[in-house]
Amino acid sequence: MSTSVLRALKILELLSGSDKPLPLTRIAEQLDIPKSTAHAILRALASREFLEVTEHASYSIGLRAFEVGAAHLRSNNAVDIVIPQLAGLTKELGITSHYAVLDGTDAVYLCKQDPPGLGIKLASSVGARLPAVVTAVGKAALAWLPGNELAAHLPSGGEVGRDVGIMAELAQVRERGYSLDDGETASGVRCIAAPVFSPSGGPGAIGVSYMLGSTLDADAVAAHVMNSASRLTQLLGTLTRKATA
Amino acid sequence: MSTSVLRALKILELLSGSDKPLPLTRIAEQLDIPKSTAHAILRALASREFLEVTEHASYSIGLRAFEVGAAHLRSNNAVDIVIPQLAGLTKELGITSHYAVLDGTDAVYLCKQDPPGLGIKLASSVGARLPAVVTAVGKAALAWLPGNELAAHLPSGGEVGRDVGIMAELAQVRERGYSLDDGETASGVRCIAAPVFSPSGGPGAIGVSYMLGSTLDADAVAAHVMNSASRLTQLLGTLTRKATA
DNA sequence: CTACTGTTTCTCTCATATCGAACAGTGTTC
DNA sequence: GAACACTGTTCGATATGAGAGAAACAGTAG
Repeated sequence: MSTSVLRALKILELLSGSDKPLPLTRIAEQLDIPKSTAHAILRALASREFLEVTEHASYSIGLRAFEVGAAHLRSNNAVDIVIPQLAGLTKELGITSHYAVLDGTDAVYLCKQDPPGLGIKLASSVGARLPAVVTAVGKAALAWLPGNELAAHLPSGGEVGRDVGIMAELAQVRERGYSLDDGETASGVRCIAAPVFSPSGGPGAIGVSYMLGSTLDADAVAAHVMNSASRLTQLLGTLTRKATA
Repeated sequence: MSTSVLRALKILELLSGSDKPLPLTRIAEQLDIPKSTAHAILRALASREFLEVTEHASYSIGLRAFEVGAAHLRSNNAVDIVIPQLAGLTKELGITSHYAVLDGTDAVYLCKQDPPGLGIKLASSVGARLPAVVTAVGKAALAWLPGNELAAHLPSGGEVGRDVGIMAELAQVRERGYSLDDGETASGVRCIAAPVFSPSGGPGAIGVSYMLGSTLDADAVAAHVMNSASRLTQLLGTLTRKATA
């Protein structure tokens, strides 16, 4: 059913995961699509500017795809509330903050706020997808999930062996109120996150990142993050109460 | 050729332009697609999370579409250079700055920087598409286009009558080095923009926005913007020189 | 309860997208 | 400089997916 549409989407996903533009042949072999079929789909995608054709007939994600994707943030009414909160966190602490939601076993970063000081910004993490269990925001979102939903968001799918360590860590996160990531994702950078409960959207979390060896006190930072997260949950609650009223 | 793929893309475009989620019937009639076919395509899009299904079986842009769209910024190496420059502008002037590129007759906003002070952020303009001739960034990008390319980026497509006023304004923009928008797009807000020339990417511009009636002097602001824009052009030049070397 | 709007699922027919193979550019290698 | 390997493109025959209508189903309003 609807194979060509699914193939077009797979092409978009493949190209979004690749940091370099890919030529037709590479795309066709990666996805097991005959070259001629891939060619037709690529032409359709490029004609609508969902793909861009680079100098050497390679394809990368186009402007229209960006435009369409940006509409997701607009439709997600939560983000409008989240951004000011992140800005507040970043201003108070002087470090980068971000907001992510859970999608299957991954955490997807929706938005972030950088401190004004930094000369060179890191590669923008917005739109990044990482396994939830290796990120602070992911663990924060996982920790407060009801037990019956949790399995669906763990990579092992409920296997006992691998999950034991994770379950223990999530229990610890629940106990102290925030999650920690000491260089698991990017070595040398610590992330601290706390959960955000949105009645309408899925489970999510906000977090901050800073270099290990900074003078910042982890407990103090965590207090700020937890404070912001709980206020955010509160705001999101009133938001939906208005929408449903 | 490839109708179902094109239809899927049109559905995405339609939903990205709508601020509310749309039900199947509305989508089908808007795009002249038989309901049963639309249903199949929507299922395919939703199964890959390019669309989200809301409470009342309505569809809106999904998380995966956002993720894919964000990849466009990552592939656009210009943005990494632009963001710090915008941050500098916003810090110096204390007002919102943004970067947009020309796409056909429209200007599409790629990124922006908000000043830290503002309590409530305006609806994020990132991903917005506006007619180039009614925006400061659009006019700045248009003004320095070679004559033979300009027609393709004007809505009237080269008709003399309507273009006369625009051509005069673009000449004025070229003369003083920056473009101005006094409430044309949003009443009460002035935008000032200057062109950015990227050897690899298309024509673009950076600009700033602030409320009319502010104490800021337009000439002083324009000087900052033009300064940033020319430095940006310089940086982008060295960037591609490295890439091709 | 009934009428109505909208969604979902069938079915069947016919158009059409898919596929493999052959063609045509481009740069590389010996 | 010629043959080669690598691309992207084109072109028909076939199978697959799209089109159209009807009908079952759910929710809402009269």
